[in-house]
Amino acid sequence: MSTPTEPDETPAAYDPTALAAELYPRWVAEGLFTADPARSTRTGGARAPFTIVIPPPNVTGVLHMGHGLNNTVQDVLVRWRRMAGDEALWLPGTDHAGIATQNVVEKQLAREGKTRFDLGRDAFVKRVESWVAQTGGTILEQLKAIGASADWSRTAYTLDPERSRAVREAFVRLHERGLVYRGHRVIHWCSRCLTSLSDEEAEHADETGALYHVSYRVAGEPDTMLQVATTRPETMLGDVALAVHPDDERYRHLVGRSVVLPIVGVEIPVIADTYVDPAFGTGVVKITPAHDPNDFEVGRRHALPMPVVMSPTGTMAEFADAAGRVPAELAGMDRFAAREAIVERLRADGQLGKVATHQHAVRHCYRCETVVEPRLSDQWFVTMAPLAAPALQAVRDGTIRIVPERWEGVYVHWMENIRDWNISRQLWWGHRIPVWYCTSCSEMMVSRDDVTACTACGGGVRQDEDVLDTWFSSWLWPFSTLGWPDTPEPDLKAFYPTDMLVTAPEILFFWVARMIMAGYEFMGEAPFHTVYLHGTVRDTNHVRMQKSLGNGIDPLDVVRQFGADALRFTVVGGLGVGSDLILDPKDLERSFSPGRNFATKLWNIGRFLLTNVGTGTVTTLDAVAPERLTRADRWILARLDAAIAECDAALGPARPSNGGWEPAQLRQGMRLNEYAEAARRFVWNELADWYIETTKGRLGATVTGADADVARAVSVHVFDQALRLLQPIMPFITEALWQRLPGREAGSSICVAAWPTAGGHADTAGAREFELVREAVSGLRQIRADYAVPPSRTVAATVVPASPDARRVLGEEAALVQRLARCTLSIGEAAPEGAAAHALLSDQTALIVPLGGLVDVAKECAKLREELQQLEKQLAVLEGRLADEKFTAKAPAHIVAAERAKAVEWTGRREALRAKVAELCPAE
RNA sequence: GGGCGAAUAGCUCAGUUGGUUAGAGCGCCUGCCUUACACGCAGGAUGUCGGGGGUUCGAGUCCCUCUUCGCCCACCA
Repeated sequence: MSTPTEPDETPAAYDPTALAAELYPRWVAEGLFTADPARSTRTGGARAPFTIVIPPPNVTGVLHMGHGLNNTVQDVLVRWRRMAGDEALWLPGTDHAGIATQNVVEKQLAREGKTRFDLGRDAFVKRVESWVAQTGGTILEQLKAIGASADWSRTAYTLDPERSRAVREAFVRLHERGLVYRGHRVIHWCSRCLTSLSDEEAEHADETGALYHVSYRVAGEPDTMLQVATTRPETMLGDVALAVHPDDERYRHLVGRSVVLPIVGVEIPVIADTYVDPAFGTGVVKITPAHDPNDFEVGRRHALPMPVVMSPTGTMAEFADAAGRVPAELAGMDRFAAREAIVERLRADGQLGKVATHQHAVRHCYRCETVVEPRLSDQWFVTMAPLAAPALQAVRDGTIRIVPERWEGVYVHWMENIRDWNISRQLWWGHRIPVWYCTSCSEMMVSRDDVTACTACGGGVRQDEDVLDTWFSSWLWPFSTLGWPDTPEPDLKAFYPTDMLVTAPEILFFWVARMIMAGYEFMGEAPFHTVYLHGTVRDTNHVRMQKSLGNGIDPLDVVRQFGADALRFTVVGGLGVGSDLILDPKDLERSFSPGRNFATKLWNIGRFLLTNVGTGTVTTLDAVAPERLTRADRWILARLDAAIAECDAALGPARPSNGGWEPAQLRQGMRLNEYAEAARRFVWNELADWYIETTKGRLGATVTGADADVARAVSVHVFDQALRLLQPIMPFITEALWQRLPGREAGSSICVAAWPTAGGHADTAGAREFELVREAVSGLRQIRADYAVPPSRTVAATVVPASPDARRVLGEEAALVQRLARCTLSIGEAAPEGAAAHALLSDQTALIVPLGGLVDVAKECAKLREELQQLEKQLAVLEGRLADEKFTAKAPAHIVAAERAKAVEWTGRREALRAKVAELCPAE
């Protein structure tokens, strides 16, 4: 960070690893990522706050490509806003991930031949804590390797003391509002994780099962059987009734009678309930209230007993009301083995009817894939409908936008049909539910603070055994991380509401929707105004990348091989809004070549510029008299302004202009791939391919004089701005090069340099004139390539300009054209005798190159004839359209005018082509 | 079962409100180590925009329909 640049600092080979090792610690040490609440406009400061809270990864997790994508997107946005002058805060943290983390430690115990129950609750929790202490936070360190500019001074953890206070506060407040209740319900039970799951955690998967038809004998009528279809015969031990539709004529006479439950031998009633669909199966349903949510409702309506015939581990056993229902030979048998045994028994007893294969959706535990068992259980629930109302409204009225928009419909549908949230988990790892029960009286205490004695009778208390769903801490994340509920909390005032939330669509319901609800419930405001849902990382077979499938890509591998900048550019450049990111785990080189190639290119541009600009003082662009700018200077400055505009348009407004999104703004911005492409195109195809080539005669150690100073000023300015445009995507390489630019103040960093604004240096006339130079050079290069003229040979070319302006410009720029195209150029009035007129430039300036013996007349003629034929065809279409009154009458004037102009141009080109054919080619 | 989305060059994808002769990267072909860059330079080839209808002066873009994928939701035993 010294100035002027020392010669030995001239960058040599591109070594991304070394850059990162040097730069990242410096950024952190200088506090560039640390946000200051005092600077937020909300606390009287001068900067608009811009906040993103990280979707907290599992505390014991390791970085995968999905994280790489997710966090790159967030970092690009935050770095962009930081440069744009916002008080930018990217708040990092981790999630304690109840089931996932507990599972891992239980697996470790299993290898030691133990279960968590062998250790007991306290020892087990300590064990998990120590494992978290060992491995936890690794993932945050890994984020640093990809350049994440998070404010590490604010790192949060869902299970730390601050977040735990927030969790208790939220639970107690909901309880005070009457929105938390304890219910005896059939919930999804994972017999492997030994906990209940929310609806969202029990995922459907289509499976081929069997539909068993079982005959129940009507009591007192040995010959009358009722056939029932079931997919889970083992639950029949818990049957308490058969149900038919009240209007079903087939069975009306049996309602009120009893049937004998096979195997168990008890009599159960036949009841009528509209829940039954007479058209499905036999129209008779067995009712097992303790093991099916629908049956539970039927059981409640009919005041039926609810025997539980399965243990928490999924074996057959007698629980509440179930005495005598599980035969000794089935007791303790696994549910699926019991299914087989029961089917066999029924078959033996002649009570098994047909067995049909059956396609149905079976719910599985989202963590371990185990088939979940509906099971009657006591659980805590949150009443969601009142919370959903404002959250639904917010998306409908544009307070919150979801990008891409199509997810809004999904969100609305879920919110409209929202169900109560089962928040208790029968785990040990998590936030213990803040409810205490008196051991002597019936008092129940819900409290923010630990309770040690009964508030009613002074007796002893015991805390509820269950912990809260992990998402119960996650849904508070946007404000719990900012200090809620502790007051006064400057961060909360300065940075809440946050701005954007970047995540994958999979957790729209788990997390995003609930955060919105929590934001309104506890803060009275939406937690963010934009939800950006990016795609999923998949392999070339479009299979989701997963460690367990072996098709994953380790982002750190990519960083090691190609650098973080290459990873980031590839990811951002390849990511359409909402579309998936396809990468080939078997060919990292190819997958990441866009980023790798561009990073190398950028580095080499920097090497060239820095070497040739030299180490002396460079005047600022503002100090250069405009008339001293060459056409190339004017052109690149105009292109720079265009590139800035394109980048800004692609990134879009960072926040709604006033309160909510205007309809027109809803779909603006967040097109990171377009931003990346616009910046790349400018740097590579305009700056490197053209402008730098034009400076080669003007810059360098041996070149001095006023024009060299102009070239240096323009080069440094344009490269500086280009680096700034790319900083959010490629922070390391841009910083390394930017630091070496002449004139840098000590201690400055591109991370906090001003985001480019159009400089007003655009001179459209001069820029347009430079296009003539580009056309001439391109035309000449084409001729050279077509005739395979060796690079060593200088071609003699004649241009025939069509206008005085073109004549003037080409005359003045002849030296440049000659150098770029390796030719000697003369400007003529007409084609010289015997020349092969080859290229026709768009302004009808003809480019004529006498190639001597090199021209293959037959080949040239064939080519010209084909070109002419093509042009005539297109011209005919165009003329037909222009002759159509409907077109001229109905199409907008500017379209018609453009088409007419085109027709004139094409006609001219056709005439020129015809003339050329006539001149060059023998008659056919 | 309900809903949503996608289908554009060999591959991965752009293509904004319908309007010049549909683009990029990678790959491919030809020629180049032109002293910043072979992870490069110059030039080039490749598309009945999934099929079929329709609306329109004009459709990759809007409507209908079919086909094939993908995703989300769902208590039919």
